[in-house]
Amino acid sequence: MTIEGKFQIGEVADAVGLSIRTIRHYDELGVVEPSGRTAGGFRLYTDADVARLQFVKRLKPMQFSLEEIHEVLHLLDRRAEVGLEPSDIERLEWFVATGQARCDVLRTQLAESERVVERLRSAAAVAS
Amino acid sequence: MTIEGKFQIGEVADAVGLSIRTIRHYDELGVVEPSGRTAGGFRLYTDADVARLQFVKRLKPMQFSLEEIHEVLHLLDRRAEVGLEPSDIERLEWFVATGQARCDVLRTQLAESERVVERLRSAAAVAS
DNA sequence: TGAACTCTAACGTGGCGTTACTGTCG
DNA sequence: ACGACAGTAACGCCACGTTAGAGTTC
Repeated sequence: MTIEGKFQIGEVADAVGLSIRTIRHYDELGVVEPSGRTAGGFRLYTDADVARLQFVKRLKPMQFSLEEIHEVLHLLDRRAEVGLEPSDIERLEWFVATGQARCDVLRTQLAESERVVERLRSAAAVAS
Repeated sequence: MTIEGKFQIGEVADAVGLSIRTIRHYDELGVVEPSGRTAGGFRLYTDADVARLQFVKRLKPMQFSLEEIHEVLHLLDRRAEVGLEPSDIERLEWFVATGQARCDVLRTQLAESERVVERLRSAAAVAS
């Protein structure tokens, strides 16, 4: 890190496991913007920014679009700042329900994938 | 079904759970081609074709590209027809190893997704 | 005959990967 | 000062979604 708990994009990419391009893309869309920049224009990320990126990374496997993920982050921010209105809570509950459904899909896909791998394994084994 | 065990694309789409567009796309790429056509040009799929489509659908969650999936189908076909050469077996083993790794990723993603859903659930609950 | 289904062709989209070239940091 | 790292801009790519308009099937 360069200055007082600020990380530049390469370190963040290694830490979180996202490509530099991806992190820049999230900035362009406003999903996760760096808290600051150096005088020369280098992006500077705080620990909180890194946590946001990690959160985005974990929402991706559930098939949420970046726009939806952006919305979730907004909702959580607003909850901490001014509190949630009924419509916000409804929206959050939609995310919970949808997320649950996507987890079920993931479970099914995992089970099927394991069976497919077994099938491929036996195809490779019997033939040798 | 129209004629003797031949299905047209809409029925296949419903049965397999893929969109008509997706099935046509697989045809365009040569990944799964229909066994026949009507005189007017309608695609006709056999049970074997449907099974191939189902197989493709199950390989997708493992992040294989359509080109790679195409290759797997070719390998399994060749195994049944003329048998596999050593290089084919090596390639199949790569698919097995990679598939295994992708299963591990899926397992991790599932666990993380469940934790994320819990976090969202409590955010929606405490606020209400 | 007509309603439902299918066809091809072609452009649009999301989420980045990949140059290409310039500028910044330690 | 120099090598590693970062910046923007813009085009490329995959796997389809989405019209649009014409033809086919039962």
